[in-house]
Amino acid sequence: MPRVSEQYRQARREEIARAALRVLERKGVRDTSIADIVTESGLSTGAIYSHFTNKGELARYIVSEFMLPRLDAIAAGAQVRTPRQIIELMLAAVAENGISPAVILQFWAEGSVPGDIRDELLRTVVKLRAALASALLPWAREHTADEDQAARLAQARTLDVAAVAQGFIANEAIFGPRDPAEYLKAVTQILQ
Amino acid sequence: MPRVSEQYRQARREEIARAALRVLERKGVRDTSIADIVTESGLSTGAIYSHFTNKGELARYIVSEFMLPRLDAIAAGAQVRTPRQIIELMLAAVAENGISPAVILQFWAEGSVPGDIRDELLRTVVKLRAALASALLPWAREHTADEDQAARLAQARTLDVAAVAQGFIANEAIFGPRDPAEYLKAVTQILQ
DNA sequence: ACCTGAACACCGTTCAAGT
DNA sequence: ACCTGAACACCGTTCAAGT
Repeated sequence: MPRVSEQYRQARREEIARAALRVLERKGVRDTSIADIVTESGLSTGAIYSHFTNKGELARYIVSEFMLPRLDAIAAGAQVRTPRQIIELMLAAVAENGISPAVILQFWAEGSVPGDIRDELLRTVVKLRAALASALLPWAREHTADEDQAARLAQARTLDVAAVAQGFIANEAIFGPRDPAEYLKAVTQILQ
Repeated sequence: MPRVSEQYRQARREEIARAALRVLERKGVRDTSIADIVTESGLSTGAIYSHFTNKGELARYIVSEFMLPRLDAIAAGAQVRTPRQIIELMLAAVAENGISPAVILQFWAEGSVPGDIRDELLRTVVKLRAALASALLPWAREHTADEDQAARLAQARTLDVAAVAQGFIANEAIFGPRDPAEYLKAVTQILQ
């Protein structure tokens, strides 16, 4: 039985994860050691291992808690928003969540090889797509005959919204910061 | 002085790199050890270290030799091609070069943190942008007043061509294979 | 010069002992 | 129960010795 409250445990886990994120921003996923996180957090090796079973579980926690941008602005309301407007809101959410494109890209890379991190990333991605699909639904209803078709259209378009956001993040990670509005304008023109 | 020919050394380096790539496709960058490459190549640890100073140099060699898609089809000729057509050719080149989107994404991740791999990736990217810029030039000339403006427009658009290709690759790495034509059509529609 | 493979250093993980 | 930190296992790298 836990001697400390669940709230204490949660706070401790988040404290460790935030220390880890600070190191990740400085050194990258590959070069961040448990020793670095020990130093940054001020705790001991054993303390970290008493809150996360291993480095992978800490990574999964970071994915589940910090890699999904705040989607409140997207999810809220039943107003009709075009896919383009949803993309704009999503890029704004990415910019606001405080994690650099470089670290996001590194977690995608971890998630592109089979394993626990990939499983966690896919779970996170399912949540993201669900949020996007419900945001796209009012628009989809205006372009389809019945509710079933609308749901399918909205779900299909979430992949494309994600692709445009992924292009922006990968582009920023390699080539440096870029204005989201300028990016969208340039990519729209180029695809004509 | 080398006892064997430069040609032999080159062949040996490529042999090692191709063995490494086979392991990378199976296990990913993070989980590929020198021991794996030793087994896959049939050589010894020392043999690999006599051709590459360390794991990082092997990674840099792979980036410089295998990460740039064959751009012959793009570079050849002086015909006018729209950015859209260049993107189509580039996605075809990516599909043909035999390296999975997952492994490409993992090398981008390595290259998004400061270090030797990033330097090598940026050098490769400079070559890619030069090839794209020259391919875009005929089109750019038709949209500008003088040669100087045309060169600047072509160079600027290379970033956008890259972003669309990056979106495709990152999308495939996370969500699975996708038809390039369908992707371009969907993304074009969604951005209207 | 190219290659072998044992030895070394470092990092993730475990675990006996402390509070 | 939570935490400490030394001990262990594994992987990248080195290097003395072989051809």
